[in-house]
Amino acid sequence: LLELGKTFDPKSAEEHWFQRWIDLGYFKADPSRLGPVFSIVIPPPNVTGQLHLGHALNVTLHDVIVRTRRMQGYNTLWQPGTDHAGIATQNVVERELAKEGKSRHDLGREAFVARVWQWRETYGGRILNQLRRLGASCDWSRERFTLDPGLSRAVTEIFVRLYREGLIYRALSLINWCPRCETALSDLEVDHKETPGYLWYIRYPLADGSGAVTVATTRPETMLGDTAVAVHPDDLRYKAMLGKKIALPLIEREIPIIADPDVDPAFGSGAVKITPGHDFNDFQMGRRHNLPQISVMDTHGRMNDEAGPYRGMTREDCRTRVVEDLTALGLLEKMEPHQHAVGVCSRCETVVEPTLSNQWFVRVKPLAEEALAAVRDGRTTFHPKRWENTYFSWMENVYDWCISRQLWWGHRIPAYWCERCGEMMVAAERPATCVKCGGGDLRQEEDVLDTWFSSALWPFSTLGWPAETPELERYYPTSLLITGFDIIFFWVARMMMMGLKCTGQVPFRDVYITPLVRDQFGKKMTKSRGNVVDPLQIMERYGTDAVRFTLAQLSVQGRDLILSDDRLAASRAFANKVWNAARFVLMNLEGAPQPLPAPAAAGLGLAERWILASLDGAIGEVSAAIDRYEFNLAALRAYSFIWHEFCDWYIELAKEPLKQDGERQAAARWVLVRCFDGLLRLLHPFMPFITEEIWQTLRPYLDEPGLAPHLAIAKFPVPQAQAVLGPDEAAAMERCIAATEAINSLRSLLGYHPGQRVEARIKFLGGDDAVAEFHAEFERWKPYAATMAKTASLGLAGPSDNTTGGMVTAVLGWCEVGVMAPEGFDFDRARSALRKKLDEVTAHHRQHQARLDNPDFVAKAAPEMQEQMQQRAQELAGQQDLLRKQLRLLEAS
RNA sequence: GGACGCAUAGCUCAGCCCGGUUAGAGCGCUUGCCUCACAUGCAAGAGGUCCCAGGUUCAAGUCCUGGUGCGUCCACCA
Repeated sequence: LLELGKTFDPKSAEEHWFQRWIDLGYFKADPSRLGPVFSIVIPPPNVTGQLHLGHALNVTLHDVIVRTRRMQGYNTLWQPGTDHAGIATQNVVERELAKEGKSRHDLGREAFVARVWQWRETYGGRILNQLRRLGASCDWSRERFTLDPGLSRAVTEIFVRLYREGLIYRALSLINWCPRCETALSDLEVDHKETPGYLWYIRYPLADGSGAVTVATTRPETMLGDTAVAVHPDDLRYKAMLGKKIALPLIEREIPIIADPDVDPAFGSGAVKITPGHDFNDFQMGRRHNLPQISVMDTHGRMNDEAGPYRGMTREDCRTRVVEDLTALGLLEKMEPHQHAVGVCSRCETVVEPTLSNQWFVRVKPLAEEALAAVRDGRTTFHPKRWENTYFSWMENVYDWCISRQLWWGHRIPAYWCERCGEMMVAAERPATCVKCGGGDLRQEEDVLDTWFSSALWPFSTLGWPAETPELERYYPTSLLITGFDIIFFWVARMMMMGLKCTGQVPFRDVYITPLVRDQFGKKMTKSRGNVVDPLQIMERYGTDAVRFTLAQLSVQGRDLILSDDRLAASRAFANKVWNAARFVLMNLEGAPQPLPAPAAAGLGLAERWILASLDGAIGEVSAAIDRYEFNLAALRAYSFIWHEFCDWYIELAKEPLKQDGERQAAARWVLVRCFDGLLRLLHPFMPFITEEIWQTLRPYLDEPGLAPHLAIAKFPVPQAQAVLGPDEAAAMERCIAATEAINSLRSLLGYHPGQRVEARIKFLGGDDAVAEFHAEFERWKPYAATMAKTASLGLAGPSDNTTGGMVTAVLGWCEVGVMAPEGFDFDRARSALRKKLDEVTAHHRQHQARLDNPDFVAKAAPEMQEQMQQRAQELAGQQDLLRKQLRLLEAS
C-alpha cells in the first residue's frame, strides 16, 4: 500500500516526476498519430536568458493548455528551443573577453564566433533547464536553436526568395545606428526617452551679406552637415530670401534656402536647418529637393573629415565646441530649455545616431497587407481581442525593415561580391564563380541578419520548412501562440507576414496575449528598479505547483498581474489542503479491494449523488474556461470545488458511512476515489507534481479500461452525460446547506463551544400542501445537517408549534431555524442580532415594494420579472413579520 | 501629438460582453476552537456612496457621454 507522508515535499516530487515523464517519452509528439492536433511553439527565450516571472507566467499558461489538450487526447506538440539573440549574446561574450583584456577584433571573426558557440554550449541550456523546473511539458527531444543548420537553411532560403521577388533590397539609406554596438538597428530597437535639452537659435548669415536667417535646432553639432535651410513657402518673413544662399558658419560652405510645406512656421524661428545625413525628417526633405547628404560622423559617433576642424571629437564634445564657437562669433542668438524624445539603443541605452549607410531592407508593405487581412477575416484571432487594434495600427503604418546588422553572431547574409568585377550575387549556396565575369574570387557579405528575421520563421522553420516534413504537414499552422504584448510588433506581426509569405497559411490560429507581471506595488519589474523577483526563489519557498497555480489564477485577460506573497501562500495552503484530503481518502481505503467495485446506483445516497454532480459541474466549467483561455476562472473554479464542495462538505459527510461496514462504506469509498480522481485530473494541468504524486497512490483503486500508468497522460475528465442528481435533490441539498449554516451561525451567536452538541429545530414555512413533501425531504438530509451543525437533536416544528420556547431563531426564506439557548445566556445579544437582521430585511423589502408601486414598472417590465419581484417582496414581508414577532417574544422573556 | 487600459471591501482581484436575487473570492482583521485529513486548519463575524458628474432605461456596479486619477504603448517636427 502506497502511503503519503504527513506533508508534501515539493522538491523531491518535482525532480522525480519530471524525470519519469521524460524517460517515458510522454511529451513526445508523433506526427503519424491520428486524431485532432494541438500544436504550439514556445517563444524561444534568448540563450543568454535567465528565468524571470514573465517566462514563468508564459510557460505556466503554455503548460496548462498543453497538458489539458494532451490529456484530452489531442496529438500534441509543444515545440521548445532558444533564440541566438544576436546583439545580446555577442555583448555577453564581448564582456567576457573584455575581462581578459581582449576585444572581438583581437580574435577575428572566425575565432570569435567559435568562442560564442563555446559559450552557448556551456551556458545556453540554462534557461531551458529553468523552464523544465517549472514542469514545462515540451517535446524536449525536438529542441531547436535559431542558428541550427536546419533553421539557418530556412533563413537563407527565404532571404534568397524575397530578394529575387524584390522584397529584399540593399540600399544606401538613413538608418538608426548605435555607435556603441556599432551596428544598424531597426526602428523597433530604438526606444524614445524624454530628455531635457535646449533649443539653440543660430544665426546663419546670407552669402551676399544682405542679412541672416535664424534657425532653431536641438542638435547644433549637426550643422556641420547642413545642406540647406528650409522655410514654409507662404512664410512672408522669408519669402524674399528664397533662392538665396547661406554661408554656413564654422565650415565654409554655401547652402540654399528652400521652401517646403512641411516646415512649421510657428515652431522656433520658422526656419529649419536641413541635415539629410543625420535626421530622418531632413533626409526625406533632402530627397524631395535633391540635396546632397553629408555624413559628419564615423561609426563610433566621432566627427569625421567632413567636420573639418572638429574632426576626431565625440558628438558631445563637438556640440559644446560648436556652441562656444558660435557664441564667440556672435551667431548664437539664444537658447531655450526644450524637452524632447531622444532615440536610444534598446540594448545599451546609447543615443542612436541617424546615419547614412548601406544596409539590407525588407519591403514590408506588401507582406503586411496579407497579414492584416488574415486577422481582419479571422484566420487568426487575438485574445483579448483589443490587441488586434495594436497589431492593426502598427501594420498599417510600417516602414521598410532594416534587417542587416554589423555583428558577427548571427545568420550571415547570403550575398557575394566578385572581387574582380564587383558584381553582387545573392544565392543559397556560395557560387563557385562570378556569374558575370567568371572570376573565382568571391567575398561574402560581412553583415548578419536581425535576430528577429529568424524568429519570424520559428513556427515553421522548427518543423523542417522548406522541406515538406510530416511535422510541417501535421502541426502547421499551429493552434495557438502565447506571448506578451511587448513583442506583438517584433515577433507576432513578423511571424504573420513570413508565415503567410512562406507557407500561404497563418502561423497560428489564436494569439493569447499574457498580462504583464508587476511587483506588489504595481510597478513593472525591471533590472534598474531592482524589483525583479526570481521565480526560482519563490519556487523554492512555495513549491512549483503553488507558483504555477498562483500565476494561472491571476491571469486575467486584459489586466496586469500583481504577484504577492499572500497569494502564493494561499496557493501553498491549497496544495496542502489537497494533500491532506488525499491522506484522508487513503487512510479510509485500508483493506479496500483494488480496484474498487462500482456500487449500484441505488446504493448512492443524496450526498454521494450531489458531490458527483458537483464534480461534473466543475469539470464542465473548468474545461470551458480553459477553452476560452480564461485561466483565472478555470483555476478558481477548480479551487472552490475542491475546497468548498469536496473537502468542506463531502469529506465530512463521508465520515459516518466510512465507519460502517458494508454497502454504505463501499459506496462512500468509491465516491471519494472517483471524485478525487476527477479533481486530480482537473487540477493536473495547473499543479502537475502534487497531483501525479497523489494519483499514483490512488491509481490501484481505479477501475478504468486502459487506465494510463501516469496522470500526465491520463484522460482529462468529461462530465457524465446522464444527470445523477434530479433538480429536486439539488434543491434539497441547497436547503440542507442553508439550514446548516443558519444553525452554525446561531451556535456562534449563542456562544457554544465548537464541539458542543445543541438542540435545534426547523419549522417549514411553505404552504400546508407542501409540508408532507418537505418532511420526506428533510428525513433525507437531516443526518447531514445534524453532522455538520453538531446537533444533539434536530427536529421539525409543526405549523402551529412555537419554535421560540427558550430558543433563538433565524429566518430563511423557506423556514425558521431555532437553536436552544444555553443557560444564563444574555438575550441582549440575540436581540441586537435580530434587530440588525430586521433592519436589513426591511430595507430590502422597501426597495422591492417601491419598485412594485412604480406604475412604469408595472406597465413596462417583463411579466416574469414582475412576478419574480412580487414573490420576493412577499417573502421579505413574511420574514419581516416573523422577525418582529420573535423580537417581541424575546423582549417579553 | 495620437491611441489604449484600469478605477468594486484595508490589500490583491472576480462580476460588466448579454442591465433585474440582499455585489462575491483570497489574504488581512475580530471572536471562539489543537473537533480523530489538514492550525498551511475549522466555525462565526465585521468591513463596500461599486472614482466623480451627466445621460439612456420601468430598472445601471453593469450600457452611453464627459471629467478626474493611475498605468501603458505608439510618434522622424527641428
